[in-house]
Amino acid sequence: MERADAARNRRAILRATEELLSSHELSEVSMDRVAAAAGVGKGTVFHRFGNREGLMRALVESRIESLSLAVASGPPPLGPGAPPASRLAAFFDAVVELATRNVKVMAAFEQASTDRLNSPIYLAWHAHVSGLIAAASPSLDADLIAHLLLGSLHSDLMLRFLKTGETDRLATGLRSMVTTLLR
Amino acid sequence: MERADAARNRRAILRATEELLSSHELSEVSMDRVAAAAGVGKGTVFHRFGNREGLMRALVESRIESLSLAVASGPPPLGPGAPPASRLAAFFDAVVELATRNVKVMAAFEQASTDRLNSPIYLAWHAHVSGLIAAASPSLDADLIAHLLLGSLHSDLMLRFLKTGETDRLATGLRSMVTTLLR
DNA sequence: CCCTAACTGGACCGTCGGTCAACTTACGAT
DNA sequence: ATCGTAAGTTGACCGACGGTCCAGTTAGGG
Repeated sequence: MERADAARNRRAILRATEELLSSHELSEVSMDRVAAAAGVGKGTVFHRFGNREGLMRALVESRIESLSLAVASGPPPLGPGAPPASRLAAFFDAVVELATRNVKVMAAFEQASTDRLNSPIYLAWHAHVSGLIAAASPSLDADLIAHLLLGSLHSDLMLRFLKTGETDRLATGLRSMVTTLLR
Repeated sequence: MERADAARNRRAILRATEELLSSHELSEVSMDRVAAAAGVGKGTVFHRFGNREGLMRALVESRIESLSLAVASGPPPLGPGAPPASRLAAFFDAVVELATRNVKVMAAFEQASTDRLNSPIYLAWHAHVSGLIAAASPSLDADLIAHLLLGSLHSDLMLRFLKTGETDRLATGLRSMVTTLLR
């Protein structure tokens, strides 16, 4: 079990990291600064999260939790029940929306990650997308296409379109790409 | 003008970097090690290439030179003359082939790059792809789709398929994706 | 109340990319 | 041939980074 003070520090660290990421350049958010901003020692941060990647992963996981739930057991078209093609379109809409609202966090995780492609989050998303593609049009190389589509969600592209305020252009473009591929 | 000894060192540094990248993990190829392997002082490396990004960019540029030429003035379908859709397919084939043969170099450049999307190489490729898409099917958002397609070329995906020896699966999948989108 | 396992903090470590001032050298002008 | 100088070279040095470690503190079940 995690002690009460430990849990309190965990929350403080996550909150401080979010705050720093939203108000500073990514390169300025070092582990030292996170610790200082959270009001704890540096050792505590590493004791809780292992390393930079662990901290950023925990942050991302806290941000995508509701999406994971909605996909696994929420109402259609995001959740089970709708036809695969609709679920896929809804999923990409949701991911783009979520990613644009949390670009800095996603970027921080990407940068700190040693192998993105094996992170639990990427694995889950890929399994979901790949499964839906296979169900929608079995003749396609679902596994590969899932990778290619997810490649479009890299944080630098997100940042680009976020800065110019064209995030819905990205969303509709990706959506139409998905539906075209499945037809 | 660049002095003769300076030119010799430039070549030695590029050659040493290639060699280190091909035989070691990316994280093990530091600027110090590059300098040592090239038999020059660390200061010389920075004097020639400015910083890590400059070194890696120079390396990438030397590797893609022939492709750039072939695209600009070589024979169809890569060069001018063929219909846009064919040129696009040929271009992605060529890029995948080139990228798989130089994954480590591409990865090193990506990692060292501050903003990939504004690097001369990405800009050139995007302009080319975007132009061809616009010519092939004017109703599409060519600029955006070019970004999405180029997003598939990230080095981590390349590495994944290279390690399992399935690079042609990647090539054919990307090719069919491109032709489907243009139809 | 007390024992101990869990937690904490920050000095410390090796390494990194990058700088700089003192020194050396190539080479065109004379 | 010689020489002045612009260009090139070098490695000690710098601040910052991610990560470790252990002596000291504390929560909380028995």
